[in-house]
Formats: sequence, structure tokens, C-alpha cells
Amino acid sequence: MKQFSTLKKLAEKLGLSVSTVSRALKDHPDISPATRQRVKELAELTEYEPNTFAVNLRTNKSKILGVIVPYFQNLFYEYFIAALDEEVGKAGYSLLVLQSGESAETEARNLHIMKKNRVDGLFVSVTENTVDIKPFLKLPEIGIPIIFFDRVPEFEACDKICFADHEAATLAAKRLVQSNKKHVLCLFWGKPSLSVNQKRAAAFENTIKQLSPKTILDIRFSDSVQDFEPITMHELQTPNPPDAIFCNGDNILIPAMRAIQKSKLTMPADIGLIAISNGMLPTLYNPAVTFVETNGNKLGRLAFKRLQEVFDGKTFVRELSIPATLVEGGSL
Amino acid sequence: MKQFSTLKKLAEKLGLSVSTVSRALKDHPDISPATRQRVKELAELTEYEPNTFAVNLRTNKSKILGVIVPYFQNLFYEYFIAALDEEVGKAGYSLLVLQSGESAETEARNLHIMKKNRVDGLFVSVTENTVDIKPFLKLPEIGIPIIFFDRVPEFEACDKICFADHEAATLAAKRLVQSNKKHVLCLFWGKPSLSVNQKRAAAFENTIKQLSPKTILDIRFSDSVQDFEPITMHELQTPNPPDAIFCNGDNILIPAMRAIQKSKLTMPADIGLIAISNGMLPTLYNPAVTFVETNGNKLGRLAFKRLQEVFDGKTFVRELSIPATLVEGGSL
DNA sequence: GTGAAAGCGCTAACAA
DNA sequence: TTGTTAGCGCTTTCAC
Repeated sequence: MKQFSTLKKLAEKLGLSVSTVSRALKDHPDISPATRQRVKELAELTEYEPNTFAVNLRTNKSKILGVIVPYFQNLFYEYFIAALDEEVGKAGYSLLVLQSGESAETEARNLHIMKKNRVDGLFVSVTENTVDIKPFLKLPEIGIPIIFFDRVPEFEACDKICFADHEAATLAAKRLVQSNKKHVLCLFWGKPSLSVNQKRAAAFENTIKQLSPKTILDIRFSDSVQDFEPITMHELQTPNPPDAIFCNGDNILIPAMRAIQKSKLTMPADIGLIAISNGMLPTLYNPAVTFVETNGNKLGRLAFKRLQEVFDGKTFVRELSIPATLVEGGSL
Repeated sequence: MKQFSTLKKLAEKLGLSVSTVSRALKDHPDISPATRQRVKELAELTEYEPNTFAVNLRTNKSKILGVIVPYFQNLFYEYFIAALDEEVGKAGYSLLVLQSGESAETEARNLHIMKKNRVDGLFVSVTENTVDIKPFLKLPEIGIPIIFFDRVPEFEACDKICFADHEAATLAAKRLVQSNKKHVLCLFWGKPSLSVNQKRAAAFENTIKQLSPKTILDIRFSDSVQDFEPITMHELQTPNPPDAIFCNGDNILIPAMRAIQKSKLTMPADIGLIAISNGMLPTLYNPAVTFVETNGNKLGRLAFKRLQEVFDGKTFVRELSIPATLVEGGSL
């Protein structure tokens, strides 16, 4: 097996000391142009690459950032991770991405992996079963800054990056009122206790109650995406069916649309539909679904920007959010 | 800032040597049960964790596996990565995932990151612009096994894991003949030179030519997913339009379906459709699209199994493939 | 059953 | 301008 080139080997071949070689390669001003030249040439020739393990041990930095999300296979997280990866790459970092499902244990295990790999910083969107935030908050104590995003702990003092959840739900509610909807089936994925669900459901309900007090709201939560098709199916077939559906997220849009299609209803004539979405899915349907966009892309970029601030010493805790925008389709 | 617990600190507090402590923690048989007990207790108390950087340096292993794919946001790769991640996690490894787009330069940079981070093994699906495989093949020389998957180099001797591309395309072709289609628009994403495209296009064409020589095939390649909607649109509006469309992949299915919907055609009456797909997307439509499944999930698990074989010394080069299955929808 | 010591490859303070 | 030295935290050989 071919051996790696090391500083020591270079030093021996050149009749220099290890430290001189090291400095020459880093363009340290002390080193004479001549030696610098010689060193660099041999380094090139022998394909020298600093041994990351050694550098990490010495500098106590890994140049790796961690991301813990519930799911990879989720439009929002995909966009978030892709954008984050791009930003992070520019700054010379790499990403270690782990998924937890909705299991608090897996999440704890993932957190442990991050600690073990000594990531330089961590981005986390928690599971809906995460009750104890303390293990996360220990990381900043040992020098690993942590940025929560999207699904964030409610009360703790920590860095949080979210969508303007209140605003997004309010926008959707207003749009439904504008179309004069009187009976809305509202679908939420995950537990009511989840921060996003709580905020959005409250804002949605309040807005409707204020602007159109007589509108009937039928609010449903379910952990299992499978449930939404039968739920919607059933509601659509009652004698007094809803005249509009609100889907909080892409996951729900899929089964809801399926139920609408199976019921042979057409949008917007027979039923109205509005979703909060990452943006891709609504355009697949015909007519396209009207939605409030909460795009992972922007959130990813913002998250890294915030981490850099923390690296630069701006360690005071902040809560940032990204505005939501309404994208008109033809479903309302 | 809180300090990490180390072997040295434990040793000092216990009045033992570093090596004894190290051995005690690894249940080395030499160590007496009593000391082992004492050591473990203090380790627990001080939340001792071996410093990965030091372990890596010492053992020259990272316990990290690399994955390089063109895109994260691609159903096939998502499933592949998710499955791989699961398998890999069970074996105590973590995944470092990087995306290259279709840029050979980005890919080279990614390869470099993998090398720098001294991953213990690497999974790669190449870009369509990758011409030089040699930089990849250098990794096995320095002890990093590499497994190519899906998009694999054509001629080199290396480990490859693919779908049964020939079989998948043949299945789709047969199914079209069975439905008596006479004029098929065939859509391929990426360059014709891409291994997957080459194999599938050839198999598809041959099968049709053999079973139904009079059937007209209109085969189109495009690098840009955007192109497929106008292409399909245009073809559907010619005086002699196709009676079926074959989509080689989920990416193409989306714009093709959009063109069908915009043209107000219904499946299967006005137009037939079959796709090669990862499986989720076809079920979103109504009727569901008939497809040949090439699921990333299975491929991910197989890929890790193969890597483990290589770790275990079975280093002879192998080319493995996964069978394809037809899933009936209502689009044909 | 335990300890001493070397060394993985690198960085950086201090010396010359 | 260059070299010497110490040390990051761990594993492992050899000695007692």
C-alpha cells in the first residue's frame, strides 16, 4: 500500500526541520523564498496532504458542522440541507448530516455522534418527542455552538431560526376568508405540542375567528401521514362537507390531494385548497395549489450566517425568522 | 469553558497509569475487576469520552464513510442515502455526504474533501461530465475502498452496484407492446453517454424493434429538466402525436405529466404513460402511473453490504445489480 | 496486574 | 531565517 507523504519525510529528504517545512507550506513570512520554493515543489511532487487527524488533534477543530433533522426525505429539510451545504462549503467546512425520525432516543444517539466527532457547530431541528433539551444545551458549554431551526424548543434561551410561523398561518387564513370559505378542514402533521404546530394553529384560528367568526373550523392533528387520506375522504363525504382544506405542509398535501382526486372533486369549483409548502409540490397538480411558501433554502443560508456570527463572538442569543409569501395557484 | 475528561486526568485522580486506565475502559483481561470498577465509575462521573481526534490519529481510522452524489434533491439518491445511513449506523459508522451537481470540478473538490477527512470508504455516483476516473481509483491504492453505484464508470475494473438497467428498460418496452402502442415518445435525462442512459436506451429500442418492428420511436435526450415540458407539449400537438410516453426517471415524469395535463389529455384513453421510477411520484397522479421500480433503498443496503465484504478482505472486483419490478398503475 | 515509554503527524512557543 | 522542544490524547509494546 502506498504511503502518505508527511512533514517528517519531506523534512528528511530536504535536510530541513519539520517546523521549517510546516512553515514554508503555510507561507510563513520568516521562511526564505528559496526554501519555500524547494519545499513546495517536493510537497507537490509527493502529493503531500496534511493529515487531518493530526491537525484536528493539534488544533482541536474538525472543520465539520453537524446537522440533525427528523427526516432526510422531506422537501423542506432537503432544501435546507442543500442550501446549508453550499454556504458551508464556501467557508471550508463540511456537513455531517444525521436523521432521527421522531425518536428521541435516536436523536440522543445522533447528538452523541456529533459530540464524538467533535463537530465545530451544530444545527438541530428536534423530533416531536424531544422533551429534554438540556443535553443539547450542554454542547455550547463545551464550546460547540448550536443553532435550532424550524422545530425549535419553546422556552429555552438558545439560538433559533424559524419561519414567521404566525405570519404564514395568518396569510393562509386571510386568503381563505378572501375566497369566502365557510367551513375549513385544517390538517396538521405531528403533535399539537410541536412548536410549529402550536404557533400556526393558534394564528390560523385567531385570524379566522376575527375576520369571519361564522366560519367553521375542523382542526385535525395526526402523527401518521397515512391518516390524512381517510380523514379527508371521510369529511368530504359527510352531508355537510368542508368547502376548503388547509394543509400545514407538503406531507399532508399529498394525501389530501389524493382524497380530492378519488372523490372526483375539482378545484376550485367543488373544493378550495391552500397549503403551507416548500414550493415544489403545489405546482405538480392541475390547477396548481395556492400556497404560502416557507422555503428551506433561505432558512439554510440564514442558519449558517448566524453560526458565523457566533463564531465571531456574537454569542448573545437570538431568535431570527424568515417572512412568508403567498403564491397564487388556481385552487382557491 | 468546561474541560473534557481525559485518560490522563482519570489516571491522576485514581493514582494509576494512563495505560491501565485505557485498558480498564476497554475491558482488557489483564486488569483486575476491582480497578476496572473504580476506573469505570470515575469515567462515568466525569463524562469521559475518548477524544476521536486522538483515536483517529492513533488508529488511522475515522469511522466515517463518504458518499458523493450529483444531487441531494433527487428521490433516488434520497432513498439510497437514507437506507445507507441506516445500515451504516448499525455498524458504528457515520456518513459524510457531498453533492457535485453535474460539475466534474465540484466532484473533484468533493473527492478531495473525502480524502482529507480520511473516510474509511467511499460510495460514488458520478456526474455526467466525469471523464477521468483515475483520481477515484487512486483511493483504493491508499487504502480507501470505493464503491460506484447507479452512474458508474463504463470500462474500468472497479466495484459497481447498479440496477438491472437492461432488464428495467426491457420490462417497460414489453409493457408498452402489450398495450399495443405504436408511437412512443421516449424521454431521457442527461447525456446519451451516461452509462444508465446508454444501457436503458439500447435495451428499450432493441426490445421494441424486436417485438413490434413497426412501432415508431422518438427518442429524446436533454440535460435540462426544463426542456421536457415543451418537448412533450410540442409532440402532443403534432398531427401525428405519440400514443404513449416513456419517462426514464422521476425528474422527467413531472414535466411530462404537466404537458399531458395542460393538453387536457386523459390517461390511459388519450395517451399512455410508463416511467422508470423510485416509486413515490407515480402514485401522486390520478390514475397512478404505471412504472418500473428502481428503488434507491435496496441499492443503498446492497452497497454497504458490498463495502463490508471489501473490509473483510474480499477485494476482488464485483459488479452487482438489483432486479427491476413492474408496478401497475392505470396509465396504460 | 500494572507501569513506562514511544509514537501517530502536526503546531507553536522559545532558542539560536 | 531556521531548529529544538514540548505536547495534543490515545494505543500498544515491552518490561517489571
